[in-house]
Amino acid sequence: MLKYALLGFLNYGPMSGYDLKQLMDQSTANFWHAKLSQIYVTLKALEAEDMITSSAVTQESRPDRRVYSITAKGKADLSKWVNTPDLEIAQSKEPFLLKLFFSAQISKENLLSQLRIQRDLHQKILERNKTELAAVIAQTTEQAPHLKKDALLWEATRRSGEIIDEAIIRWLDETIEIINKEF
Amino acid sequence: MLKYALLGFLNYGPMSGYDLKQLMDQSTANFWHAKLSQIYVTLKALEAEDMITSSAVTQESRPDRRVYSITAKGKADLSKWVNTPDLEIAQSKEPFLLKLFFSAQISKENLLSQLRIQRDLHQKILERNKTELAAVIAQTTEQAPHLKKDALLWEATRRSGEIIDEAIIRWLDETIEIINKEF
DNA sequence: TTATTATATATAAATTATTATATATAAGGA
DNA sequence: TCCTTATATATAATAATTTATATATAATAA
Repeated sequence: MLKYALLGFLNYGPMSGYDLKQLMDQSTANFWHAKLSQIYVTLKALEAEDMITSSAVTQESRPDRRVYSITAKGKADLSKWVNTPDLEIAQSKEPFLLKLFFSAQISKENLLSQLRIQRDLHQKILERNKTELAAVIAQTTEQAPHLKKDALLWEATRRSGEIIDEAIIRWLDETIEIINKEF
Repeated sequence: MLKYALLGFLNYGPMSGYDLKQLMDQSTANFWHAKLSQIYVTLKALEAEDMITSSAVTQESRPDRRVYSITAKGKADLSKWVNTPDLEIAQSKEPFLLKLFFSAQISKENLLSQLRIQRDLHQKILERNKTELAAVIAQTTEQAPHLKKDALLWEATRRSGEIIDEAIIRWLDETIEIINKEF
């Protein structure tokens, strides 16, 4: 699925592997992410499949860049992917819930401490979502009015993160209360 | 992290690779899962590390089973893991949100259709959570009163799924409305 | 001044995960 | 009766991901 993420971003305009990583980290990190090494490998594979092309760009005081552009074939593949509904929810992994599941043996104090740590971490994610991410979307909307529809969907994904993190925090508050009473 | 999932389950009692897969599918699938092939490979590695032991059990009318048991070393490792807080939220991947992010180019009809499909899928997951999973936890609690604390935590993880799926459905409803109005 | 981070590329090795394949008996459904 | 699923084990091949490593210049912070 990383190929579609890269095609999706390259559909906005040409950019380097390094650019793609930065952009991914600023926009989709909460629901899609990749390491640089994987990005470079996937870009190579996409080029081999003629989904993208690339050219080296000399830079004066920085290392040279390789800038990638999507091809018509790439656009077609991307279009096919976004038009095709997913008919199953992909299973995800939540390390904290797994740990919680097996935590009957730890002390009440430690358990409460870990729940509070999780709450703080989610609170921070929620703050960043509401400030930094919202600002990025607003700023991009301002600078690129032709991406109004895109911005609507970007905002929808940001909002998803907001609603889910708020739900997680509510759940953590509820769980802390139950553990305090009954554990 | 699969090793800890397996150690966690084996801490409840001896079981086979096949048993572990069944139990994982019935209890933690919403936040932790693994394929049989990975389970067998990881059991082998755990045995090599003396975290578990195993013995073959002949069966009359079924293939023989290999039953695994946790060792004292395995219990110590598990204990260390559950007692150690996670200080970062692991990044997850949500294929649907990635697709939504890049869906400005599809038709309003298709987009609404995909949002409704997602809603239906989450509704089904929520129903199963509230019925089948809740029943499994209730039944296990009945049969094993000594696992009362465990059941409290299992119920907390189930509740987490409930709260998050309800939040996702709310978000989908909100997003369908916004797309209807503004897309 | 030195260490760290940013800007850049990229591969290799290791780890985790999935799919495919293999073997084998029993039970259930069409 | 035959096909599929359940019950069982397990490995091989492939794919995805992470960590490590390498090279190199510029900017920033201590």
